[in-house]
Amino acid sequence: MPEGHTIHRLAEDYLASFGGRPAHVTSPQGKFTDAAALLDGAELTTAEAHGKHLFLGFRAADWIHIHLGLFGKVDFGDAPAPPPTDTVRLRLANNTAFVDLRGPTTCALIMDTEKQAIHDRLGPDPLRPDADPAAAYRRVSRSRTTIAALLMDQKIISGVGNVYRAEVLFRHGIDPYRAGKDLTSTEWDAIWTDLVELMREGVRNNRIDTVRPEHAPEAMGRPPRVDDHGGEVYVYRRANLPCHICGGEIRTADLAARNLFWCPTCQKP
DNA sequence: TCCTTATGTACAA
DNA sequence: TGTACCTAAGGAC
Repeated sequence: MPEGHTIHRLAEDYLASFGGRPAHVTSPQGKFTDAAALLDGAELTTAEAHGKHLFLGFRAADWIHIHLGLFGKVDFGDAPAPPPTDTVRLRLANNTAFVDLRGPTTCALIMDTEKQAIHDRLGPDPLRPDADPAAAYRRVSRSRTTIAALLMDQKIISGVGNVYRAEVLFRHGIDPYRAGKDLTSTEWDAIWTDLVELMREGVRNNRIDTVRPEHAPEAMGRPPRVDDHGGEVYVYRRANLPCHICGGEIRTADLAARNLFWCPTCQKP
């Protein structure tokens, strides 16, 4: 259940457990069997993320392209690997560790040119050093689409998902329904800078926390959040609960088939 | 045991 | 805009 921070963390974790050593590659589920056989015994040489896309590099120009979609999950464990369940699309195993991939939208063997085509259609990723926030702002500032929809558009900015979208708009007091063209470059720069910090922390902690220290549960005298998502947030999945800052009710609505959450008081039009 | 839900995307109409 | 796809957990019954 991934936004960009999850994928960048996975790239680090795959490399830490499997980098520089031959991997036993299998597809117990059977949907990746032929490619797994081609890669079996090869060395994982690099791992890289762009937005929500993960690339595992083998040999010179072979890549496993993984996209988790909404349901995909990756589980690491210590060797010896237990018998895989029948939903394991991809398993890597060596003498010390194994990792199972389940339920991805994409798991495909690709070459350099196909990988490049994916990079080319993705917008700048706040977690990548090569990212150019100005390129994203050029598109945002010309669009009549809402900023809430633009932040989810991977061609414009990659890696942001439904949680970071809701939270970063709250943190900057921006109404999610404002048109992109009405955002100033100052506002965009602030959003971008904030996303870089929030998502880096997300990679470190492997979860999304967005609540500033002064609004944290301890500081406000309220209990920590109990939610399977885990992190401390202002608005995501807090519909009808009181806003941590103004006490008003958090609202929710459908926007492009996703749940949007915001505080109408703190995020004025 | 069934139903709903979820941090996503692609494609058809 | 609607629908299909991939999986697992939690809640309702």
